[in-house]
Parts: sequence; C-alpha cells; structure tokens
Amino acid sequence: MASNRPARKGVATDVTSADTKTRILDAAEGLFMEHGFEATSLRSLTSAASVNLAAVNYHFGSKEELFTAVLTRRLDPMNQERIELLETAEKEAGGKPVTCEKIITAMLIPALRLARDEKRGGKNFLRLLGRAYADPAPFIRHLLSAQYAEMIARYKEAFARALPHISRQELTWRLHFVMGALSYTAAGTDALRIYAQVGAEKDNDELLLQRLAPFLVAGLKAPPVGDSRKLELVSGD
Amino acid sequence: MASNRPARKGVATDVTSADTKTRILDAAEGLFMEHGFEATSLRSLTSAASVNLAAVNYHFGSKEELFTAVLTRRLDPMNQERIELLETAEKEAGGKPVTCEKIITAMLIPALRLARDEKRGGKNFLRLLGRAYADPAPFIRHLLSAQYAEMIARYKEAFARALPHISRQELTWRLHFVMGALSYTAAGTDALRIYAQVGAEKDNDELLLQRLAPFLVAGLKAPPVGDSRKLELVSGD
DNA sequence: TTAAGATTCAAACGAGCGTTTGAATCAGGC
DNA sequence: GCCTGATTCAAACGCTCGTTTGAATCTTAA
Repeated sequence: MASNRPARKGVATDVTSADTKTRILDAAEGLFMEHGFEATSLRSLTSAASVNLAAVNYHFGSKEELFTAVLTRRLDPMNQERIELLETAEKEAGGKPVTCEKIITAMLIPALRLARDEKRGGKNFLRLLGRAYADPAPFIRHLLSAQYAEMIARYKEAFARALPHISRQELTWRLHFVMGALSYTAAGTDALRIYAQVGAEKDNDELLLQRLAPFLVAGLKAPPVGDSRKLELVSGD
Repeated sequence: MASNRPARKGVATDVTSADTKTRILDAAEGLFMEHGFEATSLRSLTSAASVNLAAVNYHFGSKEELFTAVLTRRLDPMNQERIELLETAEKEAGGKPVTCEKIITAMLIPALRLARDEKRGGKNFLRLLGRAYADPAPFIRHLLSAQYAEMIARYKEAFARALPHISRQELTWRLHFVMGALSYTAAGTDALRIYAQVGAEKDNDELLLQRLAPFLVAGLKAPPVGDSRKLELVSGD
C-alpha cells in the first residue's frame, strides 16, 4: 500500500521545502540521533518536519520502518563505497596483499566523507549509527547485521591476507574491537568530552581519524598472545 | 520521603525473596539490559520483581532514580577496585612507571571479576553498562561521566608516565578508543556474533580479555603520526 | 497492648503514545 | 472539465505510560 514514490516528480521542488518523504527522513535523522528511537515521538518528529502526523504511516508504514529507512539511506551507499575502495586497493596491489594501513584507510574514508557531507546527514548520521549499534531492539540489530555482513566479510578476507600470522579467530575478535572503537568514536564524543579536555581540536574529524587509524593498525598487528601468558587475577602473584 | 532502608533488618530474610528494594534492583538490571531504559515499563518491571507497581516510586522516587541506583550499585565498587589495583601496581613499581600492560590489566580485571560474579549481576550488568554508554539521555550521560571521572583521570596519569613519548592530547584520544573498544565489547557481543562465527569460545570471558588486552596495549603504544603523513582521501594519489 | 511509623496495595489520574479513519485536497491524463 | 488515484489533513481510537493517592497492613518500640 502506497509503497511508490509520489506521483509528481520532475526536478527537486526546492531545497528548503523538499519531498514530504525526504523532510520526514531528515527530521527523523536528527531526532533519532538526539533522543534515540524509543524516546522520539512521531508527534514531535512530524512537527519538526512540518508534515501531518499521519504522513509517517502513510509513506513508511510504521515508526520502525521509518527508522530502517533512515539508516539504510546512508548506510547502504557508505558500505558500498567501502567495498569499492577496498577493491581499488586490491587491484593496485596486483595480487599482493594490501597493507593493513591501506585497508583501515579504505574503511575509514567513507565514514569521514559522510561526516563531512552535511547534505548526507554529516556527523548526525554517524552518531545515530553508533547509537544504533548499542540499541537492544531486535529489528535494529537484524538490520545492522544485514547491512554490514558483506562489508565485514570482505574486509576480514583482506586483513587475513595482510596479517597471515594472525589466526582467523583472533582476527574475528580484533575486527570486533576495531568496529567497537570506531562506532564508539563516531557515536558519542560528547559523552567523553566531559572528562577529556579536547576543545582545541573539536570538529576536526580528519585529525580524529588520523589518530584513530594508527591506533587500530597497531592493535591489529599486535603479536598474538601465547597460551603461556595468562591474565593474572591477583596483581601480586 | 522514605529515603531510609526498611525498618526491619536482621540477616537477609531469604535468598529467593530478598528485600523489596533488592528485588526491584535485580529485576531492573535484567530488564534494562534486555530492552533499554525507555522500552522497559515499570509495570513489567514490578511484575517481574513480584512487587507492587507503586513500590518503585516509593523506594526510589522515580524511574530515572531507579536506573541511577541500578548503575551505581555495581559501578561504584568496580571503579573503586580499579583505582585500588592501580595503586597497588604503582606501589610495587616503587617510583618507576607502571608498564602499559599492567595498567590495562588493572583496568580490565575488575570488569572480568564482575562478569564472573553472577551474584553481582554478571555479564548482564556489563552489557547494561555498555548500552548506557551509548544512551542519549542526559541524566545517564551525566551519571556516567561523574562515576568515571576519577578513575579515568588516575589512569590517564599512569599511562602518561608509562608512555612519555605520547602527547597528552594523543593520550586523551587513545584512552577514548580504549574505552570504546572495551564498552563495546562488554555491551553486545551478540550483536556481532551474527557475522562472527565464534561459537567455540562462547562465554569464555577470560580468553576474550586475553585477546582484548594485547590489542589495546599495542594501540596505546603505537608511534604517534607525524604531521607529514596525511590520510589520503583518494586512494590513488 | 498500643501508638506510630514504615511499607504494601488496588485503583485511578492525566498525559502521551503509535496507528487508523474518512473526508478534503491536489495533480495529471483523457 | 471531469475523473482517478495519490496525498494531506483533523480527529479520534485504544492502549500504555509514569506517577499519585489514601486506605489497609505490617513492624517495631515504648
């Protein structure tokens, strides 16, 4: 029911007064980011978008489907770009493994591009994405794992070739840690700004990624622990 | 109003039918973990705890104050233990800087101990904590930053001594990444289990921390990037 | 035993939620 | 110019939410 785009098309009517669907998506992106999924009401959302309350259910079906649309609108192209960048790097390497640094860079650059592009949601979307990663709602978790599955699989292959001395299981966990640090960094720097006096380089995303990339690369390259070394439960042993 | 403990005390009445306050806290810990703060209703919560609906407002004042109590009950002792472990390590080092590995270990062990202690919430609480880190609600963010402030400050000092070649600002960011990977790992391994076939070492938390610690240590020790190196926006430059 | 206070309880409050409805409005093809 | 389907709109539906209330019950101490 009403799954099609609006009948009238042509060029975009205007920048300020866009499509009803687009206005809803834009407002939802901001509000979901600011308050989370549950705490954002359709009334405040439609009011912010200057559309009728019923418009969300008419155009998207439900609040959950709207959230899904908000995420996929940006996530799909970003992960696609990540895959393409990796493939480009692999072609340039010509059969040889791509270096760890280049793989991480290929992973970070689409996020950086998105963060800079205010017309595609900018940092708002990345923060929303980071929060979504921690959201317990099943439909969000399923959505994310579906969206990320292919990209992660490709990158795991690339890392496996770049780091042949790291076992597959170890690599799985390290990729897990990488995604954690990345999504956490994207999600809520403000949560940590409180005890981290970093006002100086505020909003400088490129510098942030320049700090994140070496951290992640070093972690990925770390020598695997031998079975002999154990985490001591008592400090003085 | 009624801020005191119940009048009757003595030894704990029973294990299964504990204090009303405790029963509420235990049920809240599980439900907040499973569904998040907003999506958990006081009706389902009090029903799970087998107490009257009004008991939450009577004993805790409000839903937000209950959430605060749930978090502080575990978080306060855990961060206290972290500080104590660090101080022990510093005494053992006798003036010399504590090694990076030992600092990270001191940070991880209280979390591991808590994860193993089912009587203190176990993994449930760590997952709740990781989710709380990404929650946009202001009262949660203020609570967490207040709870973590001292611990983070102490650890930053220790790391600064262990890693004198890392600038203070760089260190701030790296600690940020560490907390990200840590809280993300604590929060939702299941979210990632979908594309990570790690069933073999399921529930083996010690092994998980044995993998996490070297990753974080290597990231912390990574050589700082020179200003010359820039993140290339286009792969082929 | 009794008085006082702490705790539990059933019931209700008002507000806000996501969704549905059916009529009004709009656009474009014949 | 009218007809058809897509879109907008105000209003309402049924439900659940967090919180409050005031009486009933229990516990403790004098």
